[in-house]
Amino acid sequence: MNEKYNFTAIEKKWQKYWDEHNTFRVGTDYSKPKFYALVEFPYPSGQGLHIGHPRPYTAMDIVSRKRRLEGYNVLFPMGWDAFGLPTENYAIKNKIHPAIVTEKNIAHFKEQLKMLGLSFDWDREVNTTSPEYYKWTQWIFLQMFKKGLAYKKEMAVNWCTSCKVVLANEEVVGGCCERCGGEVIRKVKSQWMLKITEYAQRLLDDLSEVNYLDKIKSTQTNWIGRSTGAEVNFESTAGDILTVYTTRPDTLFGATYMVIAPEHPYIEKWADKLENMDEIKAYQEMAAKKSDFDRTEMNKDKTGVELKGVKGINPVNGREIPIFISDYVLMSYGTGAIMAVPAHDTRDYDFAKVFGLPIIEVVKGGDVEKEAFTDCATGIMTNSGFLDGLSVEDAKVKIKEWLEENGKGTSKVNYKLRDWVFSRQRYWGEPIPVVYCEKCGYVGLPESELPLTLPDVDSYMPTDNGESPLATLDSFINTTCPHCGGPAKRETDTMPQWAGSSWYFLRYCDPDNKKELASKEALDYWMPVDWYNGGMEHTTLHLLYSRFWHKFLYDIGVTTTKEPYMKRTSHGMVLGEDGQKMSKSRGNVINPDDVVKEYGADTLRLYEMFIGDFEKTAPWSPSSIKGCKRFLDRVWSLQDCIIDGDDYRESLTASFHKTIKKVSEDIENLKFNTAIAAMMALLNEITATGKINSTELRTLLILLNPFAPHMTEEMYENNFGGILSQQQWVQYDEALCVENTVEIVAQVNGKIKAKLVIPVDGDKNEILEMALKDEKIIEAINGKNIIKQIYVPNKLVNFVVK
RNA sequence: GCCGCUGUGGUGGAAUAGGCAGACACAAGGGACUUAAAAUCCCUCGGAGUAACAUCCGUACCGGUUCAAGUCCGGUCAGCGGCACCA
Repeated sequence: MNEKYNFTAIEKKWQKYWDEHNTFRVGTDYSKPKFYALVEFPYPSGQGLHIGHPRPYTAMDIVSRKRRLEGYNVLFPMGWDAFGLPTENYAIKNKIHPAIVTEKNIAHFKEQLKMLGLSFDWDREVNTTSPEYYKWTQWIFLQMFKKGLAYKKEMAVNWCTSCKVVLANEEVVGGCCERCGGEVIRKVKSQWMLKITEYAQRLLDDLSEVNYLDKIKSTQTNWIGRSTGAEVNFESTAGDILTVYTTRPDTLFGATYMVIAPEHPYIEKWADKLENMDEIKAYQEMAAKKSDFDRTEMNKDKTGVELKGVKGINPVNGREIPIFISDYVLMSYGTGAIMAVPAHDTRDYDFAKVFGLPIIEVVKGGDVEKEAFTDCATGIMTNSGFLDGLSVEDAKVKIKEWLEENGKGTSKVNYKLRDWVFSRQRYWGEPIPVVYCEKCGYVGLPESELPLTLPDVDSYMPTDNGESPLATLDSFINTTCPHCGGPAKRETDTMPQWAGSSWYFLRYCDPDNKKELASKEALDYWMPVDWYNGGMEHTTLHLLYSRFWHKFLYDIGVTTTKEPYMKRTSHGMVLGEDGQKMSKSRGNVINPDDVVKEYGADTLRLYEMFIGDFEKTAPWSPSSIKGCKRFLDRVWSLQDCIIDGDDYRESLTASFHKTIKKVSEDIENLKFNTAIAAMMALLNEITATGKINSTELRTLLILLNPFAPHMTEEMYENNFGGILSQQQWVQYDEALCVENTVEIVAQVNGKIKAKLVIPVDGDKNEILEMALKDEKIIEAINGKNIIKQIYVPNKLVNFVVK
């Protein structure tokens, strides 16, 4: 009789063993096939590990452990995305250096992760806040600066009144700060920008070369927001050209007025011709005060002011049409000016109704008396001169030809994607390695001066005027220009949290390299990442930003693959028992430490995988986890039932082969829940016989090892000797997956009447004959005519009778 | 408004490429063991119906294709996620 399953002792023993023997240290044998499994590295918050963290980590740990058993050289690393606001806020509140807070948090996180038995190679740990790491983050920035991809721009930015910090567009949610929920207003500041727009088309095109989930590809596509259309030049009565962007050049004959953004430079240019400048100024001021959120909130009530004194001229018919300013036109997209076709655009329609402007139908098919007709698929052109009678698609082609022949416009592609606002007025981030010299302008630091380390400051608090705390430190600011040697001032803004995570997967390949961000040899061998799993919340920005940086590094010859990740999947969140997001205020938080203490890490791992469809959110259930513990207990007690020898009981060969197949395939398809269910079903079959032999036990242990590594190692050692992590994954034989006989259903008119046990792949006619001898079938047919006989091999027979 | 996804027992969820709906668990109820409890083991467990069978109904709703629909097609409703005055 074996001892009771003492998970606490067993887990401690094996974690110590793996640690001491470096079981999961990545080999440098580059002749072996490689597999690079990546999970998103966490932000080491003060709260410690959340119960949601182990879900993706365990999933990729399972894949990694399986790959190792299959003979791959597996890179499965972990690190810390440690710059960020919560740490800084904690530092401000408690007057402790953020680096110390970070160190403490990392130690806690690491301890918790080790407790879960994850097979990370801890020798390759990276930390975005260590100077050895951010040296290379700064280096990449410098290369972008050299290539003109990093530039400074005066612009209206989103300003969180509570955090006192500039936010990227994407950090503003519903007009509020994504982090603190504070009010966001617009403020003009000079910002570092990264020209991601230059990569828009490639970021879109290369999605066809990677294996991302469709929904992830679609969010990327959505965010890039490519549209095709034309720029059309309208002459104005002021004697110049006003260029608009439109996706519907086919409707040009229906353009009855124009609208420009309130910030459009032509207002200044036309100032002496405009008769109602006071009114215009007032509107501009009002629009400037509104945040982007307010502007979009107002979208039902169109407002605007006509520019009196200047008119536009429609290039196709020479008609003079009025020009308005309105905040429904954005300066940041297209040319900041539009031609308005109220009959075929809902926004223009609404505006035209408010201002009583003419609505001319140019596409037949709708009722423009009632609403704008925007369907391009079915309409036929009308009131459009040489376009009349054409389909919308044909008209688009023809008008573009006309515009180009007559010098009135060109085909044009636009993207919703904007350049990336890259500077933050915060302390706890990578310093931007640039100085400002009165003579030379902005000058990048020489690479020999990297890393530019964060200096100590007295206060980490951002200043009220919106400058970083570094701006108060004269010894940091005042320096000399690397170019001319004259006096210069350092940039005091720091990089956003996205920076360090945009290339961390490269550093894992060669984390201690002092000369390069990673050696060519290591990158060539390990990249691209074979499988990257992370949260849905990072499938737009982090994914886009890191793909952008990677493409840039590809362009300058650092990496040799166009895309960083071959495969990207995502996991669902773990919710509280009540189906709500876990939060302290709701009191539904589950602490992984408590779960490990009560049930053990193997049970926690198993339950996190069994909880439901990996890609969907799932509520934590304190009672369901018991089922997983019971399963492990029962596997443990199999050790008491080992009986070797021939013919000791009916063979379970087919069941074992089927289970090997199922588990092997399900792991590859993120279907961990059904893989576990299959093992549970197999266990039920085994325990029903009360016996197991050594070979079967060994197979089961190997199958279960990626899920419950501690217990299976212990059982392997007890019963077979040696280390399970060094064995080989089990193989199945397709031919042995099938039983000799199979039960099929016999239907009459699609209703099940009987069940038959037949030989697998039996002869069709014999089986039909067999079915026709069945009493229930005879009764159901009851002398009627059989019109049709259907036989689906190993599934069913069906008699259609009349 | 646009794009994408989802809707299955009391619960979490299964169901290859149209072929036995509810695998595997949880909860619940009953029983065994126990002085008792915990643990463990056995039985029942979609609804109606029956002493038990039989039989009928059942995968959000309405309709269609098919010998056969949770699965395919058309429409409706509900929920989730993303984007949102992007011309």
